[in-house]
Amino acid sequence: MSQKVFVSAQEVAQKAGVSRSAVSRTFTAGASVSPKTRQKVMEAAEALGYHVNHLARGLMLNESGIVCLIVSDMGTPYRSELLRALTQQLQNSGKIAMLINTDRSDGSVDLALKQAIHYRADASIILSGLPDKSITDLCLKNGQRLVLINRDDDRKGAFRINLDDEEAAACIATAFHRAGCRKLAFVNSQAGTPSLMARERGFVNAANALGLDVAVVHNGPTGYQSGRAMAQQLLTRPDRPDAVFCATDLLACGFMDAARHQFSVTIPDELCVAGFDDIEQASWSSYELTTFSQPVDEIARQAVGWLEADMLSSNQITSVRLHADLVWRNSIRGK
Amino acid sequence: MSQKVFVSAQEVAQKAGVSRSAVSRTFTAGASVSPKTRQKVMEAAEALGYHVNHLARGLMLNESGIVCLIVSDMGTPYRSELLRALTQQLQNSGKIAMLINTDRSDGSVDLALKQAIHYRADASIILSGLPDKSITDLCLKNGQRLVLINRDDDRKGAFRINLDDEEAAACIATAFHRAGCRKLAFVNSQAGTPSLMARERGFVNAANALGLDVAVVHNGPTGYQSGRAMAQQLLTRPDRPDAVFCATDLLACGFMDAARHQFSVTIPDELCVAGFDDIEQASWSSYELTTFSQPVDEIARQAVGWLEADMLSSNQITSVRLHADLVWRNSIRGK
DNA sequence: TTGTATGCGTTATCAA
DNA sequence: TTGATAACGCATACAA
Repeated sequence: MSQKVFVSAQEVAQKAGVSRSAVSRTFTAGASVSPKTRQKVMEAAEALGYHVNHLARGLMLNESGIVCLIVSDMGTPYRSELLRALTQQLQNSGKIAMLINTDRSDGSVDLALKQAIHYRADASIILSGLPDKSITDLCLKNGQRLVLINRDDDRKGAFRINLDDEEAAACIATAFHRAGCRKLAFVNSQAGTPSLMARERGFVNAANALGLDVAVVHNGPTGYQSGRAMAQQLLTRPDRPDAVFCATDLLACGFMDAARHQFSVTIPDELCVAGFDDIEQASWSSYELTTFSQPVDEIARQAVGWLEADMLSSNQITSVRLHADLVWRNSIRGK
Repeated sequence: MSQKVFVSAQEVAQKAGVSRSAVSRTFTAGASVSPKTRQKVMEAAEALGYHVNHLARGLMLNESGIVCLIVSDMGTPYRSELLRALTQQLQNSGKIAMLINTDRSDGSVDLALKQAIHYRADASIILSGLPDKSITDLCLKNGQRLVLINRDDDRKGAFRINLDDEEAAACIATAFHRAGCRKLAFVNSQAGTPSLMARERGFVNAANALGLDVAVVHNGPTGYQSGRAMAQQLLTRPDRPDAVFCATDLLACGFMDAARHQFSVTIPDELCVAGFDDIEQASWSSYELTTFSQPVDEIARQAVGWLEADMLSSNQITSVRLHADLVWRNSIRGK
């Protein structure tokens, strides 16, 4: 009984006593319809519960209005915030988001992109992982636009949005130095993504330039537990660090919790800590973490802005570099 | 140049030297194709980079494979976790998630459901808000299936997934009582959603049955800051509560932080606290919050399980009630 | 098993 | 401004 029986433009046309082209025109912006027919159509549509079939429209226009969001770890604070900003912006510009969850397994992102092709998405925005070149080429060949966020890879034809990770990281090194810290450490996961590695590079280089050594540790996935584990690793050493830069806030939260509750270290008096992302928890009074804010709304704006832009004029610009603001709180001495 | 030019089944057929129905059959499960033609088709498809157009297929089959996820506050820990579980389950069963972000504005959910109709989604899963009856009726009439999570409304024809909020809340009241607490409080937002109100009701009733009064406060949205604000409200009173049940973990985190850092209250010695949702932060050692876990994976399993079920047999079952497990940590004395 | 023909709900083109 | 007609890419009933 309640099998899918959507009402079609044909039926609306019949009820309104017009041709189905008239119905179509009524629902396409900027088409010429007389006010009288428009009203007749609208009334009939309303009565019948008619809604344009975007699947069929996409078939005709060669433009589905669908944008694929490809992401892993979407339950994570930073990722979910970015997702929120993106879907919001997409909706604002009349597009709709398709969400594809990837895991760390090989080819997971490639599979996701194939789904994007299946549904003839106008574009794909990749927040995690890096697809194989063959598949991105396929996307581009098919006219699907590609946005890479914090992927820092030189995929030809794709639009890349990155942060000034290295510069930001360098800035923290000097802040630690100014606070009188001399035994620095960098806490990173084993993910090895471009942006995480850039932060590591920037921090280590800047510290070295200041004549300071950095103990670098890598452990597990990019999460709270890994941060705890690395605190254990670093704080049981004879030469404890007096300043730690964590590659993300989640790592930093774990590190701080272990430092305080397991090693009774006071922050920032005995230990300075900094993070990256400015997730909500960083501002909670249990952490008051000094960190760098990812401009998620600006990232989203840039991404869908590029999608809206004309292919021809946008051919020029292929990447943008956004600034991560330092959010000074209370996990580093001085200021 | 790189306008959208996807390769069609027609072209594959040509290259493979077969009819285009042969191509179609090759890509539809359970169609009869000889191994020889199948291989010819596959090779041609591979060479040309052919991918079935799900838009067109959806048009034919009257089944798009699209499921709409309608949600607000998706940056929030509990919501993003639920979203993760749902998209994962959907992918596992060969469907794809469309994400629609709603805000608190009136008709926001209705608009989202209209989008779902536009794209001929097979189903919509509503995590936030409650749409107008007229629009849900429209969805159902069109054969679109509807799942309501924690909405506790008796929409005819929709599948409802709820928790035993009241029973859980009651359980906390007795735990407080057993811990020797006598001045109870309930901390809630002003959202007034069914599940939040059920927790309030269950807690107050159970407390009353134990001969205890409950100070109930409502403040702002369901977030960290509101929790802080209500701590200020309750802890400046002359008759401070010695036990607080917060309607969600986010509220609880805010409450605990303010209690500790602003009022120097020790938890659980001077004040017992409980929450609801078991977000990741609840397990962090800054909180060690005793709370109820939302079985997000089970919720997701139930939701897409119902979507996969046969219309006829599933007609019977219209709702399911899941149990929220108590996760005992360290914010309530004793045990 | 294979190919032919038809229809799904649109929009664009064109003639009126 | 309007209506008829031709695509769009696909799946299927039917005949071979």
